[in-house]
Amino acid sequence: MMSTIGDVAKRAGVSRMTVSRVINNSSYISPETRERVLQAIAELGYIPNTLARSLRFKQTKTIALVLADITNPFFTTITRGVEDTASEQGFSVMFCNTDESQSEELGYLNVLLQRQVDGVLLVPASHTLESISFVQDRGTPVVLLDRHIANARVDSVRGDSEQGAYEAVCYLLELGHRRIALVNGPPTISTAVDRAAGYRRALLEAGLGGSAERIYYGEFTSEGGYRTAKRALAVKPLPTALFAANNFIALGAYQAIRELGLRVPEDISIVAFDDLPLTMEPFLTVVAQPAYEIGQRATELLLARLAGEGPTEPQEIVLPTHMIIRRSSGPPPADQA
Amino acid sequence: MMSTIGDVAKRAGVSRMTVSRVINNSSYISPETRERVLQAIAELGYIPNTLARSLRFKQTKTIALVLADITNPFFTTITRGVEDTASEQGFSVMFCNTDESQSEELGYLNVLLQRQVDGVLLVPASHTLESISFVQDRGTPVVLLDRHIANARVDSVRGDSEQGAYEAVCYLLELGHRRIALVNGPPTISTAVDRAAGYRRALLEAGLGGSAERIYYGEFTSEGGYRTAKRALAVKPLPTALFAANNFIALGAYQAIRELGLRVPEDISIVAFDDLPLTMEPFLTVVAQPAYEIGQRATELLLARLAGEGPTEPQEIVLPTHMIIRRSSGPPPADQA
DNA sequence: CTGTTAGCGCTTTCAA
DNA sequence: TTGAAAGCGCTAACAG
Repeated sequence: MMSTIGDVAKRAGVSRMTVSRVINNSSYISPETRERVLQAIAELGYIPNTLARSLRFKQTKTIALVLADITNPFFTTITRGVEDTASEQGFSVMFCNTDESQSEELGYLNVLLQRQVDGVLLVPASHTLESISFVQDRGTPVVLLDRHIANARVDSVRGDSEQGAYEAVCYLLELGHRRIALVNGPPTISTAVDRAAGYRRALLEAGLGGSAERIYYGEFTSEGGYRTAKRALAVKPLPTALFAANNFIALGAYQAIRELGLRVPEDISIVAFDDLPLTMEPFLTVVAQPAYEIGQRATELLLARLAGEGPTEPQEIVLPTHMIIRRSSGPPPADQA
Repeated sequence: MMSTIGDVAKRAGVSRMTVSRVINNSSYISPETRERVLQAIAELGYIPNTLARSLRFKQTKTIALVLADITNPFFTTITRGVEDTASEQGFSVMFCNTDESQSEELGYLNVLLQRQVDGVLLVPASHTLESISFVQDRGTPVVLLDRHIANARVDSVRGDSEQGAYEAVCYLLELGHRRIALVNGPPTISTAVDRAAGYRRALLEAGLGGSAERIYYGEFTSEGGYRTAKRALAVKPLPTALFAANNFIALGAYQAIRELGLRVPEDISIVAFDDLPLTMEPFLTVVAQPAYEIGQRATELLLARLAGEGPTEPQEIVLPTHMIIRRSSGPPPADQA
């Protein structure tokens, strides 16, 4: 089926090297010879085996994208940014879903290194150094996406969670809210930590001390958001606004609110991190991150590393977020303000 | 950095073959020798290079997923089904976005074959045989997803577009609609053709002749849906219902409707193919396809082919759809029934 | 301008 | 139980 360079050489009556040179334009070849080789290639439908090439060059022109769940539109969009950028430069992308499991993550990284990927884009499932070291120790460059890890000497690209959260909470404060609950992800993930920090800063600046803090940690999933919001909504007096630490949490939190018979935004406002695109009547007020650009920039950085370019020091790229105010937020109920 | 089997052999004081045998458990090795080898592997952090292995076995344990746009939640979910199924069986997945361009598609397939992927999952951008033949002629199995191609000897897995469309239109007819416009994708894609066929069958069964047909072809995108819906809405008397041939078209169509100052569903109903998940208040009535399962079944079929299992004849798997009735549809305006 | 040799990392013979 | 030789498909380096 798949013919080799030897088949082409035989058919064209030349050596394999000559065929190689024609394919790669790596040296002058007489027009007639080249013609015969091209002819043979066409007749056989020959396609070079880049595996063999990779074995020599120790370069597979393949990168890996390891993330939590490609089903989350935030990651989907990142993924698209990654693939577009990579393919522009002749790189292919392999992807894996860890579902936030560190052991899944390590398993995948192991397979990916066996496959000799040139570099890894990683949305780390935990704040430990283990996964990163595993890859870096074997000489493969890593760029972290969305999340960063303290003390790791590693490139990273993410949205500004702290500032984004700060702005969202300031917005709610300006609307008159004073009881704002943060329905958060797990404290082991930097985005959750950073968003909590931004939330805290906004409260403090507004003169609301630590006693006003209502932070609930949970999972970055819809089910997690539902459960965590339930906890937040079990405290009296009720919060007048929920700040959901990501889009999936917002989905679950909304459900929890509706089950209590409360209306959004009349009884309670919701603001979330990450957009929820693709809806007919956009409803959720969000802190949108430049997801596509995060994927793009991270890939550019990784490919630059592979090319030996860029500064030696690890880069930390933090992109600005922007708020989109929609109908899920408004002033608190009159009797609560 | 990356140590080789030779490094391990040297460190353990054995031959490379012995190391190979330890790694693959392919023959008896004395306990002491095995122990020393394992020790050396651990000390070096050795990871086998599967590229070299692939070169011999002509098996990369990698499959490719070539689709239109991973950003569409329908494809995202398929993608997730593919990856879960593939990784369960030790396969990795490469993915590529064609944006419905046949030339992009061919370019990607070429790269993928060069990379020696074992099989290809393809959402074909066109109804021609070119792409499929290109891959099959080189001995690489292909499974079509979502779309099928006439006269192609190839496996395929998809949702039942004809029946799904039939049911959606029957539902609208039962509500009392008589002027139903199909805002379709391009006539070169089987899903658009099949959905038109189901639409037609429902109208005919209801005793509405060909004169009742309002089929508008366009693109499977939001912008395309917008433009095509504009055309559908330029015809008087106005349709009382739009049947959008996919979720993105529905998004654009909805915008077109709102721009005319019409309300959904009071003035005009919308029903669409493919769900639009991840919304707080689901609104759109849809014909939902089992996207995850399409990815799963297609991958299972492909991997079975790779294992030399299954019937010789090409399989055509058609999965049932199911309607989800929500708020975007209702009876036609009283004066129009 | 073209061919020969050697080797990338691994494993399948065949020997010892 | 272990090792040596050969080769998967390709190309750099060195002839000629």
